[in-house]
Amino acid sequence: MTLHRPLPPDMFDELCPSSLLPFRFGDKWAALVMRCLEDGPRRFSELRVPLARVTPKVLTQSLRGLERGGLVSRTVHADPKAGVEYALTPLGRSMLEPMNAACEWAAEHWDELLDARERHIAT
Amino acid sequence: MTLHRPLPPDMFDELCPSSLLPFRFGDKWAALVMRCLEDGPRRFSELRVPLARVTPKVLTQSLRGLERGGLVSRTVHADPKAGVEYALTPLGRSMLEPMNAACEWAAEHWDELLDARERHIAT
DNA sequence: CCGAATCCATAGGGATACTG
DNA sequence: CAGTATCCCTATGGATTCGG
Repeated sequence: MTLHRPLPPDMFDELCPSSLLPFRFGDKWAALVMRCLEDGPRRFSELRVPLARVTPKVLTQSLRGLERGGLVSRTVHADPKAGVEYALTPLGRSMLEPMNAACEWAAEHWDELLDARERHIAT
Repeated sequence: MTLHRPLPPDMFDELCPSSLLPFRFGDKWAALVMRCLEDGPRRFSELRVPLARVTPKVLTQSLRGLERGGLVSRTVHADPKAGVEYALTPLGRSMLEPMNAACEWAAEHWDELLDARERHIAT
């Protein structure tokens, strides 16, 4: 079998770590975190508000992962009062575009997605 | 903090199972499977060729997951010769669009992604 | 305020071998 | 051909507690 266009370098290749795959943006919360940073830099405690369901440890994990991936930057301010600021990098910001497209797709088909799931639970 | 547009119904809500999130398309191999079905229905053994790294058990798992999600259909033909065919549902097909957009994004920024990762390993 | 350290539970993926 | 059946094992997420 052949695919029209090759995937990134080669998604079928072992070398492609699945964590870099465009549709597996990091961990469980990564996408949500990204969206919370959409409007500008945020401090840790600010992120904890909308992400109340995420424990600090897990949130840190997620942020570290995004940092490693070059999608988020972490800056410790000299003034301790300023805290630590997380922000999207240009790369991270560029990722919002396809991500939001995916979001909109999901929003449009939300009921179909839920239907399909319910139906299979019933069966 | 507020987001301009609400996410799907409400991504921050507990009710939103993360498996339905647009950027976490099912399991590790789901996206690859979808792309393999892009050009038309395929049988199990046909899928195993490009997905040679995936064991049959895991491939089955992935297909079942996609089926539950309403993205892929599974049809057992009366004639045993025809085998079992997997195909994208209209819903599944509609998902290829945002997914491919994400793919293209990844392809464009592939080196940046790798760079960021390497840099952090070095450190 | 921003995490780190520890411990735990589970699920997901994988290897291997076997069946209708 | 199209899966099952086991068994294992690590990674991830989560609760809780502690530190700079």
